[in-house]
Amino acid sequence: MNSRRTTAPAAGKNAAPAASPWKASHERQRDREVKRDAVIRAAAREFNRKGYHNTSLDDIAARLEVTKPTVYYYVTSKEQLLFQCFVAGVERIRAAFRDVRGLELPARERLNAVLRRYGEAVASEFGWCMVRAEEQDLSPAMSRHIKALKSEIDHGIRRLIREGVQDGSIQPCDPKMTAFALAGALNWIAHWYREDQSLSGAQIAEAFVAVFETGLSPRTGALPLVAERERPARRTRRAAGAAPR
Amino acid sequence: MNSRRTTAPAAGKNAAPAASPWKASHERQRDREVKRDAVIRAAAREFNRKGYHNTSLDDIAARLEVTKPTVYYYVTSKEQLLFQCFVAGVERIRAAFRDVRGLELPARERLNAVLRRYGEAVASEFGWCMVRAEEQDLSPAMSRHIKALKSEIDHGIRRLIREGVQDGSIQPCDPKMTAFALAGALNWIAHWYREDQSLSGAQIAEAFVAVFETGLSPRTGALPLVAERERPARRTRRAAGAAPR
DNA sequence: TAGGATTCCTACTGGCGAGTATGATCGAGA
DNA sequence: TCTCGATCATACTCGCCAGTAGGAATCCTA
Repeated sequence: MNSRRTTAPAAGKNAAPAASPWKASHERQRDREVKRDAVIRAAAREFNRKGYHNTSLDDIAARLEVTKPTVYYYVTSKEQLLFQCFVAGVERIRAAFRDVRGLELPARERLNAVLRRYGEAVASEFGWCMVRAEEQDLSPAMSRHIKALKSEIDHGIRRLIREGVQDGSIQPCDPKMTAFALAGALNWIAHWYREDQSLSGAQIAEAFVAVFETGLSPRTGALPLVAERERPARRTRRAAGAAPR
Repeated sequence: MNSRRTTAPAAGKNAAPAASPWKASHERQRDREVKRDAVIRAAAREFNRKGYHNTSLDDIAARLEVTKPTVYYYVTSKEQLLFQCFVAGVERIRAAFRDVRGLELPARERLNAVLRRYGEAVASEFGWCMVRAEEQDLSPAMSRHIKALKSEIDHGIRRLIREGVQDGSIQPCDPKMTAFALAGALNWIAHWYREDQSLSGAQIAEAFVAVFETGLSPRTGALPLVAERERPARRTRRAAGAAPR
């Protein structure tokens, strides 16, 4: 079946001779990281499909067409695998915070930008692992680490809300509860997105931000652009782009 | 340790002779149901603490100070236990829908009443099981059943949103996405409520409904009553008709 | 007090799956 | 050609846990 990797040997990438005896070592290193990433992504997909506890490392290995010890060659344990998936997802959100930091915009717009990226991250292949990495399934050390990362994000959202209330771009509200509501709605995307991929992650995030912004009770002020008085104009139920996997 | 139940023998409970031979049988029946409920509640608490997969039936039995076969005397399997916990939680939400049905109120108020009850249910001891009962962990039959119940609730929310848009009490919006956002925010309560019980379930639900109603962007219209710059001011108005369980 | 039903326990089975011991294979350098 | 490190497979161990077999105690009815 799998007769070793049939990598095209020495693809033309090194124009320079690169006489360094470490070169091969370097390429090996890179190769290893590529494979390690593949392991983590495969794990994320399997966890996403069947859940952490219902996925065995044999499953993940089979998905990669290797055997279990091979997987253990790249990671030390199953829980580390879950942890890495979590980190991969959460890192995108942290990046979103970094990107808006220092931007000269009202806090609400910065918050919206973060929420959009947040929603996209949750709808990504790592979303499930990100929102479902349970402290109960992990060692105390990793559990603490995950909690810290989650808390960082939570407080980042709260801070943006507070700033928005101060600069007047956000309705006065309780930052803590509001942050919980926003994050909860976005996190939950991971639960239904697998079954209903009629929208892209970005589209969902956009729709959610619109809901958050407007609220349920009718706006009395003039809202010329959002105000389709009709029903939502059955916009392309079952929109395109849903890669049917 | 536990030398059988030391029931005071023949406590004076039957003043009337109650000659019916079925009486004892009835009491047995009731007794059994009480115990079965206790098993389900104990399971819910354990699942809540440690997760479904990290909880063994020995754990649940120990919590009840009995042994595993005793638990199996009241339920047929672990997954049935999870299923029952799910049903117990979701039943409260269905009751909320029944209670507001036919009420002469704007749809937004009916929706708010449902959302409040929804939030309380998620913050209850069954909340965790309700939102985390994974199809992946259950047999196809139970999985279908759970999906149907979830779908019923989802469509109930969508319907109220549509009605609200029609009667003008709710801002025009996409019912599907809005319902996802609302349900997601409320479902997520189960994830953080265990660690932060500084508010009651009702208070949380109230705060969330306030967030949903108002939205993030500042209201331009005159809103003299909500504009308290401080926190959302615990108004426990407890919508009408809500039979408090 | 027998006899049946109910309730619960002790002591097991069987399987699944995380993790490992051991060694085969391959590429590269000496 | 020999060695050495990197990579990966075969074939295990070992513990946990869902579920069960069989029986004992207790209560109800007759």
